[in-house]
Amino acid sequence: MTVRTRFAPSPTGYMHIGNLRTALYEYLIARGDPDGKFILRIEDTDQKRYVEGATDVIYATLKQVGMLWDEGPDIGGSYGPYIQSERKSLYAEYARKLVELGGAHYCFCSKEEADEEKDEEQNMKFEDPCKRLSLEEAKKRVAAGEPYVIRQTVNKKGKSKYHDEVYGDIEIDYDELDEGVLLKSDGFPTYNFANVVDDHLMRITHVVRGNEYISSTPKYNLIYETFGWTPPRYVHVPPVMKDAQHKLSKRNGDASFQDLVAKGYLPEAIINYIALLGWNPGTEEEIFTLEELEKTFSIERLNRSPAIFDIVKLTWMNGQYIRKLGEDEFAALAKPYITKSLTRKVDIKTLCKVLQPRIETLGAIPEEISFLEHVPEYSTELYLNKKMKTDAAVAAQALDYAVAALEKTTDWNNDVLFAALKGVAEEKGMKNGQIMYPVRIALSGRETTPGGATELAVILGKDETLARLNAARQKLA
RNA sequence: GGUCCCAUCGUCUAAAGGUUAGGACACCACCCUUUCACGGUGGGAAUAUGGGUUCGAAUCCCGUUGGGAUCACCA
Repeated sequence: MTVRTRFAPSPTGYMHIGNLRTALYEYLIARGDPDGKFILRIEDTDQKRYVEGATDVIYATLKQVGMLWDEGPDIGGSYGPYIQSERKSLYAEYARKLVELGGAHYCFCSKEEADEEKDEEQNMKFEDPCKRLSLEEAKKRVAAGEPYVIRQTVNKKGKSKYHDEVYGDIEIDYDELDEGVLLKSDGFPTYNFANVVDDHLMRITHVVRGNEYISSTPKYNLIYETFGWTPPRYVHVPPVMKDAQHKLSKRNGDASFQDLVAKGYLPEAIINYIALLGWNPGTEEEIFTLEELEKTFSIERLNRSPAIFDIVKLTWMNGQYIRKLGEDEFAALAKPYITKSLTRKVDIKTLCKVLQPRIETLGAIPEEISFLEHVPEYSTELYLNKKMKTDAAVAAQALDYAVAALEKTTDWNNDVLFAALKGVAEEKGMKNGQIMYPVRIALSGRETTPGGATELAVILGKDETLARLNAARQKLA
């Protein structure tokens, strides 16, 4: 049987990290089968939560990370429509069928009545009086136009058992199952019903979802059973956490996929990182492209315990991806961040060369290069450095020598400049650092900089370099 | 509260009865070096707890503790 998985988000806003990871696992399971299909289905049965444009975010995100789907609302497929609101009549039809089969019943209680009944005692389940209505009676009231919902009927006793691919065998007492609403009074199905009908109709073989569904899965199995359908394989995955107590969530203001991208994280790095949040390859490798994940992924190596999202490790991994980028690729990605904070014309190529090995996110670039625009206010104490054996006096000397040497230099590139300054040090009997260090401070006003003295000089160009050197010399006078 | 799930360094994890409990991030030190990084080398750091079973337990069983989930006309 060919593997068919589905990613079924509800269009309620942004793409969350946990969601994206679920999508990734669904995608990888499908790609593990040469004929496997990854299906995108939009679960918009709750009109109250519908957010305009949210489906576009879903499409854009999946495309951005390279998780292309084989069937979906935009590209169609043999099992459409792939948007639940367009399948509305289908659910009503199946719900009525389920009633006939005894797996559900009409209920005329208002939401308030049901709530009241339940809250009387903490531990009391909702005992639906409508369950005792005869089908004829119920149909009569429906025909009379009385508002109703269709509720699941759970008559079975004993234990419900099923196998989960991650958690193993799960046993839950039928008494624990609540008789939830399957079809709402507005005619839309709830998730509890729509997911079963759609997964069956769309021939889904593997369902990946959060482990909060573990205890409601028996309800779905009951529906499959009543219809005489075969349930899919269940792959419940543990949540992605913000800390030991809280899930990562939009409500907490936790970063979404697009937030991370906006901060300069690369989609490839994000995917790589979240794949490892709850799954491991069994080897000590941890850098994987999507294609490599497609080859390596296996359900068996999925984890059962929650994983805390660690932005620090993601940041490291992002740095690894940035370093792997080709020169031009990096320049293309970095350029917007450079020009955003810089009006001065600089040598972009050299700048990128010093930037690429030391930044971990593209978003760090503006701060990293802010001194290129203006030398910040700084204390002459900066010239004091024990290891370099420099202080303000040495620096004053060094800057004089450096200006003299650099003024004569016409071929403005790193090798030439480095040789020139090194030559000065030798000639004057000074250590390299005694020249380089003061020059670097004079050019940047900062203790640490991307690139050394001569690299900064190349980036700034001859005029600006000499101007800054002279200004610093003034400051030291 | 009932039910279900989970529990190895601070974090992500490996070890599917026999390992000096391994790796990665982070941290520290050293090396490299025109600063800082990158890179390299090394270091400290964990089996929640109490009982079993077994020649032998991180691993199997039971209890305890801690955490999470669920009990919506949300998904």
